[in-house]
Amino acid sequence: MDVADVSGVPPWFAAHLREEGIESLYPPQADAVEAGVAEGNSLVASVPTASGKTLIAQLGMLSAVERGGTALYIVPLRALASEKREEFEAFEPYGVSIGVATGNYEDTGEWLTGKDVIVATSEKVDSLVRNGAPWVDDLDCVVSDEVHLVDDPNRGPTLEVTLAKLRRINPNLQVVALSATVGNAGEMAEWLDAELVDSAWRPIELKTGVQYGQALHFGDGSQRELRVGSNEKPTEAIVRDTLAEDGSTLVFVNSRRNAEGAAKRLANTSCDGLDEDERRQLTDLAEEIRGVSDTETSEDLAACVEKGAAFHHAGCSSEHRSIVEDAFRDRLIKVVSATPTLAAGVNTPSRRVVVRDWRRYSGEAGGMKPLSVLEVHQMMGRAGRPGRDPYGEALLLAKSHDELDELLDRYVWADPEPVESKLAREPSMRTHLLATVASGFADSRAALLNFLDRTLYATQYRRGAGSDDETDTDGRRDPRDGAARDNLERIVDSTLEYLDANDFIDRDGTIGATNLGHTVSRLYLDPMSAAEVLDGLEGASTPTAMGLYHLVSRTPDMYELYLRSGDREEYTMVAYERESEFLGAIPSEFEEERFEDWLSALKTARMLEDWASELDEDEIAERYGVGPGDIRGKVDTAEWLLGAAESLAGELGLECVPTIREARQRVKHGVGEELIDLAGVRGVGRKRARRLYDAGIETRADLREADKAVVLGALRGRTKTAENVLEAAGHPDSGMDGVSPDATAIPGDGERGRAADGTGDDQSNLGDF
DNA sequence: CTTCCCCGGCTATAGACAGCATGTC
DNA sequence: CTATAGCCGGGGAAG
Repeated sequence: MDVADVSGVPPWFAAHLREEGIESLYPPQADAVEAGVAEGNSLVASVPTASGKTLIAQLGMLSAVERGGTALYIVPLRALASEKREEFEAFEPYGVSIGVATGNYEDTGEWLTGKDVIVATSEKVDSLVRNGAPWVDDLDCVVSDEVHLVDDPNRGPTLEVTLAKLRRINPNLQVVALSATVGNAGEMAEWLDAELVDSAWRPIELKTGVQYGQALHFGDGSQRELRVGSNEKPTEAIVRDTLAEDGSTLVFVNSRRNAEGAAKRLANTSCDGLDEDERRQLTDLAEEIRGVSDTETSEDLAACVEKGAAFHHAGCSSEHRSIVEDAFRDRLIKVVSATPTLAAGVNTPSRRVVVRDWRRYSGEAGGMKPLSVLEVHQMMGRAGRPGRDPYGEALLLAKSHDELDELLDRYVWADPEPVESKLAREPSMRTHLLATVASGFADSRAALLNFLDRTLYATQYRRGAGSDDETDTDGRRDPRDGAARDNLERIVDSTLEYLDANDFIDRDGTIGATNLGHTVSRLYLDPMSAAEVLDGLEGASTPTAMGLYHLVSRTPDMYELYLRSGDREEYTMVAYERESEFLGAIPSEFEEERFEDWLSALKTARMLEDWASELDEDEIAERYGVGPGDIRGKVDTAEWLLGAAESLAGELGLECVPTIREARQRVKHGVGEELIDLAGVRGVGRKRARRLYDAGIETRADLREADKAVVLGALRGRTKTAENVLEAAGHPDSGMDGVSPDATAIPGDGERGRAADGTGDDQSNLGDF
């Protein structure tokens, strides 16, 4: 089908696509048009990665815009939000305005009003619905990207409920759900009252297979030889082999340590074929990586990158990750070993993909658990760069003949599992029932159950226990589906009980949220977190920072640090030493599990305390065995939760509000109490604030009236920086012409860390990304 | 006596959204 | 219930 033959989309669209080199639609795209995406019909597109899903979404969104409507594009990750924004900004010259909403990224609800296309994470959309953002009532088209993630136990229910709410608010809403190939696309379509495009078609052929010994066994029955040297690991042989064809390799492994280890080893393979120019660029890149952070992780990554390899996992900072992603996409980096971060994240196609580990440790299962077919297919789907490679290759590795057969059966020839709603679980019910009541979607038990009827869970229980003929789509419940529905009702009842007991809802006659409940819902807190915080704050007039850090760290909204061997003893001691600081009782040591959790929270809290005591990033990383990305993540979450705690305390008129605020400021900037004022100045972070303070400039007011020579000295002679800082502080004359640094103000360089090397990056960049 | 290598035993284990109010080098 | 890589220390063989 030719792009010009699509009716409903703006007239410029076909020409625009042609400029991009797109003449005709891919088969699944043509199917989507047949199904009426461009005419406002809802659609579930279950197609492989890189087979043109985005264009299907654009057909829906732009035709909605053409009809004078607005569209919302829901993504699962912040990083994808910016990727999509960049893609859609290509439409701005044609008068289509784009807005983005994620937790950290610009834009208030108001600001988005009037945008034609809005990109947001599912949680942000949920939050905006809860807060009554005006444009939410006025949507014509919603795209849900990676909709198979409704299967995720933590975040899936949010997506499910959010889609249900949006459809309820906008009865004629067009839903375009983009999914990986899953086992039950039809069921998803049934849930969303949508047409279905279910296709395995790919623009680039994907050959999947298993390496065993000296051979690659492909799923189509073909074989190829792979020479594996005697001292060589299979992954190295594959990377070498791919490199010989000038291709890149993406290796998926099951732990961070393995990712780093593999990258280190593979660097010796990847550095072989580098030319002069590449070496130079890689050296620059390595320098850039070292500039991001001063940690061991950062140094290790830089060392790999110099040789054309890299690792990628959540312990890397977001800057590290995007540097690696970009350089890999530009084919400068030849091989990346990654944890699943890269499978679901931004687009990083590769000539070859190796799924090295197909089992992953799981605490709950008590051992190694095989990855799901869907997950492995998602990883393998990264193989083949559109427009670059004739085909992509994805390989699993077998160590025995039996394993070869097993892998072919289990993954290569297998269909992905069906996606299954995880809505009927306590933690998500807690959050979503409160939000549903608080934002007025339901005011009774019956209304809640009625609302939940719009979810995938309802579709599945309705069908699940029912007859197999799948014709029961008229909404009437099959009497035989009792078990699942009873289960749902039971969870709804116990959750309402919980919310009532904690004073978040009122059940006199109708069900409504209390003021407290409204606040909790608005703050986007798990009600259990709110209850924990309120409980801890009660009666604590002047809690210590540690007390507050621990309080928010033991909340279910904080992902705790892992206790390693030896930690148990160490933190048990800390617990007794600082007993008086903790808010609420310390669980008994005999309550194994609770005590363990409490200690993990203590470890997290102590990391936050170290951060807020200006301990260097590299020392924190070493002391807690984490990477810069983890530090950043914990600090971020703590800042959010302390903000929420502050709001809750304010709501109840508690006197500890200023104490919480101070703790939050300290975590936010990573500074001691005395630096909070200075660190609030734009351009001044934890490092500079300390230097200025040591030079005698202790407050923002001091800075405003400071001797320029002293400021320049404290900022180690960086003229431009000093000017910016003075200007931000409101100094009457920030010009540094002719000023020379005051020698007594120059900070002693006796501290640890790399010497100033002229890159000027002496701030721990917390404000980024 | 020192150095190197191999082996057994032990340890540790993926990811990442959100409030609010403005801005890092 | 399940695995595996990296690291450490001990012991044996080689130098």
